[in-house]
Amino acid sequence: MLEEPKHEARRGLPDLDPPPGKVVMRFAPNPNGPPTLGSARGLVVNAAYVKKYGGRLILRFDDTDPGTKKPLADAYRWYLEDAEWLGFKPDETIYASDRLDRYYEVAESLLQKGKAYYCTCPKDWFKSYRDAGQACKHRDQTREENLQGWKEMLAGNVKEGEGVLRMKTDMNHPNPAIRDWVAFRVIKASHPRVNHKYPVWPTLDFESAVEDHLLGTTHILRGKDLADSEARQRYLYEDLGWKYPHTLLWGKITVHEFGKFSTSMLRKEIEEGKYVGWDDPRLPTHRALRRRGIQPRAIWNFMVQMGLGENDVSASLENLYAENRKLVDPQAHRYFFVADPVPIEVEGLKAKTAKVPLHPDHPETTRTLKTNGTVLLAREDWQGRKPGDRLRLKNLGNIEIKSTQPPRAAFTGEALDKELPIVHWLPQKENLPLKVVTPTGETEGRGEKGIETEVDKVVQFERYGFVRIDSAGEGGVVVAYFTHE
RNA sequence: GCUCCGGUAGUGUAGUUCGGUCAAUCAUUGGGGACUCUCAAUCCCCAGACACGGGUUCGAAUCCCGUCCGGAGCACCA
Repeated sequence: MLEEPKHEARRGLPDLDPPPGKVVMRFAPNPNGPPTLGSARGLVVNAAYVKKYGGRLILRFDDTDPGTKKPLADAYRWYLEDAEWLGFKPDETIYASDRLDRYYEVAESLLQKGKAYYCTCPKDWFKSYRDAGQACKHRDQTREENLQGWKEMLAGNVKEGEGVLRMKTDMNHPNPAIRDWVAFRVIKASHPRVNHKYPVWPTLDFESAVEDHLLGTTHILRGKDLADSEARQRYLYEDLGWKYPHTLLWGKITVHEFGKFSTSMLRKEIEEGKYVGWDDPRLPTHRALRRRGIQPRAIWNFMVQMGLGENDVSASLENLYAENRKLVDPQAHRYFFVADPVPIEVEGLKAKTAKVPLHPDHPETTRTLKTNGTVLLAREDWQGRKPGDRLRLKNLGNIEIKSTQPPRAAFTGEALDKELPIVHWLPQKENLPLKVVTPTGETEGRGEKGIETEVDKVVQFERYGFVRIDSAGEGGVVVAYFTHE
């Protein structure tokens, strides 16, 4: 008799409720810096739902503030590339900065309906009205006055900070964040895509609200920090008779190893030269992770595992590494890398050829190592040994240490003795200079010949860890980026 | 201060909608063992959690109240 499993644990992401037919979802970053692990969540979760239910997937650049959140020309491309890398294949890519005219139209119809107004209150002043739940004098202006102000804004006659278009919501709303929020403001800074063409830009709440409707978005996935947006935007939807999409929120994600970071902070530090670039292995950017040999599928699995909770999560990269190891271990070729090598003269070790499997699961495919009398051992493996100690040189034979001062040993035979500690090694003659770059520094050493053919592949340095071979050639040095153990 | 969220093992989760089948799932991590010419992988075993207090109930992780803790918003940022 078969035992029924007691619990059927749900796998992956929760079902959408109510169960939709086809969905339309979007990921909407502001390209003001490189995509990071944080963006990956949005990319993956949206893509995963569209994959599950079918429908349309949209990548939308919410690049509506050339002032304080100035978009970075390169970042558009980075998002496009990284989205695809992660498996987010957009059916459509939208640039908010291309669509200002549409937003202006909506603004105008709101103005016509008396649902928005032109306000010239200084922002501190307005804040005190808002906190007190009172309307400022502009709220009751006539339609003509509002339209006139709006026209002045568009004509470029209003200075930054001297006039905005406000949504008319409810000055007594219990949540002050909802009261008469700003829909458009004057920003004269140049925009990387449209330069100085537009003096008036919508706020995220406005732009995003309009786009979600225009694009037919069925489900919005957003961070908890944008939780109030729905309440704000619903006023606009009601004014225009639109139907608000379903929303799902997720909490803040912090990764232990990276701590708190923001795109703008990263961007600043990269520009300051604190990091070598946006793919510096210390950074939480996709490009850095990719360079380190993290597979996109590992990030995908990591994010799906995390689910969609509204509680804040503090994840460990260990979990990402575990996912990546599952992907990489079955196919990564094995090589010997000797960090900080010590040459050991081995008496009685004639010219020998060791055949070593490229992968333990496929012993038929081998690489070869040719020895002369001297082998290289990692300092870590050599240190602390005494004369008389015996070691197994993996896939080659056994040695007995004769002296540590001049490092010397004697070859004692090929027969495998399982009692001996196994170490990896390299022939002194045939090897390559090699450098491993890790998030905490660089390790120099020598690597097996053949590694130079694995550029861009993830390999495992036996008893050391997985690395991605970054480059080979220039200066004869092979550069590897450490992935994880 | 005001308005919202949320708190299940070290970490991430399942279960909470419709209380019992939960002496609480899965993964990761840690410990032990097997296997292995890698400190990888694989296999087996073990460890570890319902924030706290009260209430409702025959019965509460699940419902109610309170407390504590954490987070977010209250920008002419996204």
